[in-house]
Amino acid sequence: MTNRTLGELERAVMDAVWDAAAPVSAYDVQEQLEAAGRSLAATTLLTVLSRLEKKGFVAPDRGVRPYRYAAVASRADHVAELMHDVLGAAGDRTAVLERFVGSVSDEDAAVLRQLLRGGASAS
Amino acid sequence: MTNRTLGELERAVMDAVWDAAAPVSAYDVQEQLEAAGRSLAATTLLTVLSRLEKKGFVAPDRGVRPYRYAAVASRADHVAELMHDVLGAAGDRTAVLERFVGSVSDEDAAVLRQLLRGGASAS
DNA sequence: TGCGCGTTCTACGTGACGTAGAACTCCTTC
DNA sequence: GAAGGAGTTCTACGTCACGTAGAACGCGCA
Repeated sequence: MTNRTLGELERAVMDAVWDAAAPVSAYDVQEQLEAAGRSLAATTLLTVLSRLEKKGFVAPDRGVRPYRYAAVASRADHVAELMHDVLGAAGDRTAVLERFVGSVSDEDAAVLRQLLRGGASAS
Repeated sequence: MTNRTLGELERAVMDAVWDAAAPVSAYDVQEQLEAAGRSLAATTLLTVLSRLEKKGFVAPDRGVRPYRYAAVASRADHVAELMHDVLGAAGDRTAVLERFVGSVSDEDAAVLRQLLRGGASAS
């Protein structure tokens, strides 16, 4: 039901939603993509936004007429969740983390170290 | 071309391949799935294995006749790579790592700390 | 040299996704 | 209160990946 995967256009639309400071209408997204060299019918964006809503990625504000869609989770949250999904699908988490850490850049490793310094309890 | 995503059956087959100690034939996989309550024609597994080979997930040993397929990368490597892919698709890596670390279990956090203590291995 | 076992080819149904026209709804305006 | 129009939902179609498997083909052994 809650399909975690996004298609190519769906991802592009989510990027537009995430990049925007405030909730966006389908027309805003349309302009955004237009500027990026991709011309699409407004209905196409409406459809995609609807699907994204059904998937739980965005929520519309039906108060104003051209509905404004906002992302339910931040991009960072979404990506982090994806990482967890992937990790969870694995059998040996430790082995995976080993490989993962073993191949992150030095900067990422530094960031991780910093983040882990804080303390274990959190949630 | 190198499609990173796997379908449901493809994943099941990869699991069988990963779980096996030695390279497996399509018939081995068939038995495995049969035991798991999933009856499929041998050709189906052959097809799936072929697709997995085309995707670069497995490599067959054509020396013996019922070809034996072995995973190109370990499950841990694969999953770790997936995590990197996901992370790479994000804009703000730090923000993602923050969310990620903020929601891992205590055990995972401990594992990460341990792994990061060793020192950054060359990338 | 013919019979099988095993592999590749070919194919079809389904579902997701990109894409967009058609139909419908509801507010605004005269 | 009816007409018009902006905006949204419905419906639809093409494509592609995948699950699934029969048909055709090839090679080694009896």
